[in-house]
Amino acid sequence: MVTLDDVARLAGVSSATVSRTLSRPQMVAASTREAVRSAAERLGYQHNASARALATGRTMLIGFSVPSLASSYFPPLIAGAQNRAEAAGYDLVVADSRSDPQREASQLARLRGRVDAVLLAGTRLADPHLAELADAIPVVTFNRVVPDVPSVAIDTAPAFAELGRRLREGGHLRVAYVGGPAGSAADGARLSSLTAGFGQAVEVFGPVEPTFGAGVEVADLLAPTGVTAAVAYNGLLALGLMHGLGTRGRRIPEDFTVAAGDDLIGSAQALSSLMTVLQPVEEAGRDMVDIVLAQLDSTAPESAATPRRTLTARADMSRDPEREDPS
Amino acid sequence: MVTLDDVARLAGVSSATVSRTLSRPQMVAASTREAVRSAAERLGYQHNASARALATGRTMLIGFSVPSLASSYFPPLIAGAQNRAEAAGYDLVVADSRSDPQREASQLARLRGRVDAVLLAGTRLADPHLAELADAIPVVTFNRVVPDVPSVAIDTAPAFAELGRRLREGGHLRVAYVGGPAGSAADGARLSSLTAGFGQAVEVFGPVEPTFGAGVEVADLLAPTGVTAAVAYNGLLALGLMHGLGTRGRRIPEDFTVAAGDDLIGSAQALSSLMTVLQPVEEAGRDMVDIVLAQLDSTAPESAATPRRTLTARADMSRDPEREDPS
DNA sequence: TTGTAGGCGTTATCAC
DNA sequence: GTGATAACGCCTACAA
Repeated sequence: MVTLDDVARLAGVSSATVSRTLSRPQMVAASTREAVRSAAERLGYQHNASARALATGRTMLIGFSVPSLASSYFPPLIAGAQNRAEAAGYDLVVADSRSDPQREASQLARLRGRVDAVLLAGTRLADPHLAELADAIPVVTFNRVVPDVPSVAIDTAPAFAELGRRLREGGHLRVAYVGGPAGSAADGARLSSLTAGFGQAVEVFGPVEPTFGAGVEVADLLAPTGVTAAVAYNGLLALGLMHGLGTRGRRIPEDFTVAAGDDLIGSAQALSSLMTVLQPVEEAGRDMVDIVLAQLDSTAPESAATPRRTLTARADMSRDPEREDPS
Repeated sequence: MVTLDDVARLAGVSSATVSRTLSRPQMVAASTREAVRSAAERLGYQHNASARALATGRTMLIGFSVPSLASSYFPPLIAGAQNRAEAAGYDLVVADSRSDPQREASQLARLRGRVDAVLLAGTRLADPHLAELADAIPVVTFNRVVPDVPSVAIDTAPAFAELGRRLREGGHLRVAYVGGPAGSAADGARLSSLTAGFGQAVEVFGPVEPTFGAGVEVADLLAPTGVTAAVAYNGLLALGLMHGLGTRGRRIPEDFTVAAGDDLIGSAQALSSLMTVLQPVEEAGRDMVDIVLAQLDSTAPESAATPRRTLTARADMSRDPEREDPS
């Protein structure tokens, strides 16, 4: 391994000068700067992150805990975060808890001593534990509000309400909601916004797993009921619904209106026949990083100096499907 | 921050003893072990990863570079790797190159000084650069073979060949292949295996983006041609095909047979009407980590001592759809 | 079994 | 503008 000292020796300067040249070039004479740089180049010098971290107290690492990497929801969130983190010189350490609170806790314990900040999505941590973690290290949560912990949320309420309104205006009298995974907080919120917008009770199917297959199954239950529109928790479910309804002879959107709660598999752009709630997931990931960076870079005496930020992004509706009148 | 010394002072021993207690407990008397442990507990001691890394030369970090986190293909690969890495005490640093060779190169340069090993999927790195990287740090590639660099691959050839054979046996005379992204090596291989299995030329549509929407569009091109079966590069495309064909009045699988090149969105379990190539992606991720771990943990004088391993997993066919005779 | 002491590669605080 | 030098927190011979 090539060290600062090796470069220093070759360049005929001290290691302190090399260090300065590499981190704050303007503090160094132009001539020596060049000498040092070419020496570093020749030796193929790579700085040692651990040593730097030990000396500065900064690992330049941000941890991101998610309940699943298999779901299509979290990868874009991670992508957004990674993108922004990289721009700021940070790298992202991902931990997939596979929805196991036990595992999540131990992953976070490990992360604490390893990273400068932690991003939490879909956490199962109890409020007090979360607050405790946030006390030890900067934390930002996603779609989860805990006192004194900054968070980023995507507010789907307006979009689901609008969805309800449009269905009502489209003349639909009976509308179904196909719910997401059991125990999902987002699920309940979406349903109540939809109901509020629709102006009357919505018929609920589920909870079910938010998969294509589940959508196909639910279609069989739905078809005979007389509802003329269905709002699915997410895009895969909606696609499954469409498929299932299609095999039962219903044409979308002529005979039946389908809407999706997210656009993660690109269903929105693809299908003018599908109404879709657009969630700015990647942007949310970026925002999460922005918030921790603000906390991290704050030179102020920390504590109350840096106001804990909380951001809420707004989900929007895609354009109408070509026809959305009920049959 | 609580350090070893703090714990040592409270426990009335030296920091060396604390260090030993925490890393190799059996080297320490039971009584002192307990004393140290309770002291560490009381203080809430968390070891500092940077300091440990500097002292041991091990960061306990593995880098994983992927071209995209948005695609549904790589997250499961990462999940498998993360899972295995965690079990071995390692954490995973992810880098999304967004298919930009430039960005990938700079990410890898950063990673080099930060992690103990690098996993590469869908890399755009030229062979020589890749070899150079592998020379500096343990590297494992996915679906990419470079001399002297260990790799993991999923061999889809047998499955696609079998697919071709089954279609032939099912009586299909004209079969379509809907190709994946332009320039994909996997794409060409799949087509030729399919063709070989089918025993005669397959009609190619594409290349197209492997999305649901693209599948819908291709369905319009496909429907009038007289082919009775279509094999899609991946699951989303296949779903799009089914949808598009469905809206044009074709029933699957009664009127038309559709097959998918992967099962990443759970299409296989969901749809008995869809033939699906099952790819052990998560297992591949695990294998990649296993290989680097073997290289890392090898106490032998490295170089030729640890044989560079290469694994090839085999993709398999899902069960037949309920009916696969052509109409 | 335990303590002492040196070193891991960088940064940062001083003088010069 | 540059060079010693002391941390940073931990690990690990080596000695006791």
